[in-house]
Amino acid sequence: MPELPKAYDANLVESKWYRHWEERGAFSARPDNSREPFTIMIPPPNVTGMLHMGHILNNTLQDMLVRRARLEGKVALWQPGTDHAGIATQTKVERELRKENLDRRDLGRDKFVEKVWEWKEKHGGIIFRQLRKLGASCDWKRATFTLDEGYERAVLTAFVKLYHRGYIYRGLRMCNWCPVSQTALSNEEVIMRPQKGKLWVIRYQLVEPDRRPDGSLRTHLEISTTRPETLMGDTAVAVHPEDPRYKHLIGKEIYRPFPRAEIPIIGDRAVDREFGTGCLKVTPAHDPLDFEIGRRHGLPNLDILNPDATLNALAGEPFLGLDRYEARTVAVDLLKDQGLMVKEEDYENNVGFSERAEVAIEPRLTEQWWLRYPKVEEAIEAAHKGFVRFHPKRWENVYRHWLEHGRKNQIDWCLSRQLWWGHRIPVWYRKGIEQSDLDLKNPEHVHVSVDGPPDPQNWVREEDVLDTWASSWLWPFATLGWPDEDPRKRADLTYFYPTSVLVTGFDIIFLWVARMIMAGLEFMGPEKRELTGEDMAERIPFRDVYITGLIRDATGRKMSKSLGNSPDPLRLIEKYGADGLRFGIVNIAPSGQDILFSEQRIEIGRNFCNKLWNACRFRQLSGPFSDNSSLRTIVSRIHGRLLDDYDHWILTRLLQTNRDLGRAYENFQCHSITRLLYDFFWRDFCDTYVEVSKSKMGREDMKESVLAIQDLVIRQLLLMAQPLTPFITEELWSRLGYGVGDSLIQDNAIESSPVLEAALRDNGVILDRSTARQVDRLDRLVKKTRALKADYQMGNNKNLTVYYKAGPSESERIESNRDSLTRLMGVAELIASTEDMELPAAVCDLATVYLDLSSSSDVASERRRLEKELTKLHKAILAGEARLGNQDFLNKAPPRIVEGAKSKLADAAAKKSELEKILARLG
RNA sequence: GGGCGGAUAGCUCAGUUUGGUUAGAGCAACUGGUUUACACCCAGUAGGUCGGCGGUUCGAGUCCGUCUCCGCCCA
Repeated sequence: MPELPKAYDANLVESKWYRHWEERGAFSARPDNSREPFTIMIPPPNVTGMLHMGHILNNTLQDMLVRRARLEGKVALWQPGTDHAGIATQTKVERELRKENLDRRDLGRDKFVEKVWEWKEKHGGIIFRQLRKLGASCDWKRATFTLDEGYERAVLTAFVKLYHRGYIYRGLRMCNWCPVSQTALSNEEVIMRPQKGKLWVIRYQLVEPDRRPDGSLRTHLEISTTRPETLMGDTAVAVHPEDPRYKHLIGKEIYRPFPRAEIPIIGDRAVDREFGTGCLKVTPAHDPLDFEIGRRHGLPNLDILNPDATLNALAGEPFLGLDRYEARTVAVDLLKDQGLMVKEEDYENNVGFSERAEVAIEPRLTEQWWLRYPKVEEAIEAAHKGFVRFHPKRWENVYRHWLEHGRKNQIDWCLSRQLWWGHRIPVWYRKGIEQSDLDLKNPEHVHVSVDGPPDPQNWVREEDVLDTWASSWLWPFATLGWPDEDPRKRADLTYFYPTSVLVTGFDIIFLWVARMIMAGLEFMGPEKRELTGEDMAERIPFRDVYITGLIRDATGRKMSKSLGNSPDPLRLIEKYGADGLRFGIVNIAPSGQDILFSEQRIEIGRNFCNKLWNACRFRQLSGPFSDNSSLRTIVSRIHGRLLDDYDHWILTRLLQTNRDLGRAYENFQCHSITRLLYDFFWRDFCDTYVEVSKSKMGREDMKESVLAIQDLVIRQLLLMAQPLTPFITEELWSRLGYGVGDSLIQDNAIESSPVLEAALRDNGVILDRSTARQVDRLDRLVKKTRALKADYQMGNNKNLTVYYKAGPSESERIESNRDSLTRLMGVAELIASTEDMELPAAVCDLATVYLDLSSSSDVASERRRLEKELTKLHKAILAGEARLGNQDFLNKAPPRIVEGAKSKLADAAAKKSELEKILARLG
């Protein structure tokens, strides 16, 4: 076997193995009823998207879970795919067209869609290549695109079913209109941002002046507004029906300033009396609240805006053709000219923005297709009863609140988008019928089906497409072949559904997670109005939802292209290795909280890999490998009777870590996974056990056992670390001979701790945990001695002699570990002494150690050092005495704790008197 | 206005479920270092009234109440 190079070269190893895995079909998942399935659906990235840091975190976690499942012997499917990202992709292609001075309308629908497909073929799938670099073990042959033929069928089928089940309707409603993309958006795609604006108070003239109680005349009403540019669309002024200032005016008329017209004064409870002057101008076509008021009072909807948010003819001169913000300035000036402006003050309010186009959305009255969400109650219950579990659990509240709020306020989902790139809504209108005369309930007028009407020449298909989320909410089952009845496809769905875990960010709990749950409950079984618990358990799309935080830069800002604070993941992979980046990112990811990213913080991952590499390299240099091909062959080389305390200790720690790691996976405590691995591997194995091995390997009788224990520990370590760092572990697994033939690490089942312990026991190695516990005491002795040396600037001197004074059983313990101790302490000799010695000393529970310095020591500094120690001890003794002197403590605290306190106090007291003796001698 | 988080070493975070040693880690700092792997390393040092106040308890970073500040979500 060629010697391992001195430093680990991740790039070399990683590309080699990924190719090998793919050639072997290592990630393909086939139903096997004798084994448990484990399924993860990737949150589909945009088809033309690029890998960013969020993907790195998210996909590393998914890969970890999937690879761990493989090691646990499950049939693991990680389903990859992309979504068509309607607005984003269409916008990109339109931008390209604009460079050629073309508009999509110039091309026409079919030609344009063709262009987008070309774009998709060219730029799509880059992210798949990037994910491979990260090591993602997706079953690539199953990669799905939301516009694939089969998937499209699923989307249309869902629409048709929901339509016939009465959840979908078309209606003239207030929608969120993006003036740039010129399409409707759902509420979830609108982000509210506080904006610094103005609040204007303006005067509308009453048609008949009003006499106040004091006899004076009121000629105008004062109205507060943040949007004077919409006043041309006003069709009423509203006051609260119980507002004593205004209620007698209800039913009277008032003048809209321009275009000047008489409009009614109405009373409506929706008016907030406290806000501004308590008079509200009502613009039903341009404000959701006003629309509701208008509907209640039968007001006309006066739409003064064009789709691009410029003003139309109904706004009148001088507004025609102006942009909405220009119109605002003009309106304000005009009001001032007419003496109708009372005041103008700074005001901050929340304004909705389109998240894609970075532009303020416009509430706009349009015909859209809407969905009343199905199975809302059940979706709440499914989480409440634990059929779907959120991790961390608190995200369940966020999910529940959204569902409850939506239900209470009857918020429906606007499904239609005025785009060409997407799933065209499967609705046909009979030719020759005016839109206004359409009766949507009449099948003679409207046809809704997946395949369209049998006589297409008599129908016109709906122009709009569906919201992209209206395709991705079917992801967990549409990717598995739903609604295809083909038995082979059904087999996948039956076997892999419900999926196991969903890993995603909290920012799409509403957009995606909640909707997938509702979709699963609605579609994954026969149509049913009410579901039992059993139904829910079968229908939910995933059992666990692991919510990750958002990655921010080191100063807490969101990562964005415009800030340029987002590192290029591929460069990071090149620099730290995919394994290093994976380890690093998981290590800094607290559960469900935002993550402050800096390169420095992920160095630990690269370091971990290099250390792992070198630990294996050291093993290789220490002696030839025997048969490492199975747990049994390794264990058979360990001779139980030759094991010392450190051997028992490292094996005990291995079992403990293995068990804790399993628990961490079960409980989705992802960051404790790196901590457990790091602590065990670096601190326990490398810092202590490998060091100890160096001396033990000099003894021929022990050498075989020590090497075998190293082989055993490394083998288990590779299995434990493999889900997190798949490349380096695969390389080392193969190099150290753990695999048989060309088998992969994933072909082995990771042994549980009881299995490991049984294997050891069967070979005569009975782990003595009490012996292992003694290593903690030895460790304290080692630390004290090292510190003592360092205090005398001898930290790096290995030729010193150290004496120790200890009781009989302690001496025995020390003697039996003498070689290990001298190695760890970094001293030449460790000699027992029955006498107190006139040398620099340190006291700990196992022994007092003395440092043999040829030069005389500095009495003053020795005194300072010991006194510092004494002060600490004194404090501990006072605390201990106070505790044990408290009758209540003795009576009420559990005996275990009391005993612990007693022995601790005794310990401290012994140390103290020893120190005092030494100090007295110093004079 | 409603809801959810967070505040622990200079920085980033564990530890809080189930109260019990002298509260930990990584990074940064400082001292010293080519030893049978690893300077992407080793040894050591320093650094904390666990946000404030009050309560429960023999005992509180941990449980309860309250306040302050920061962040996010929904109106």
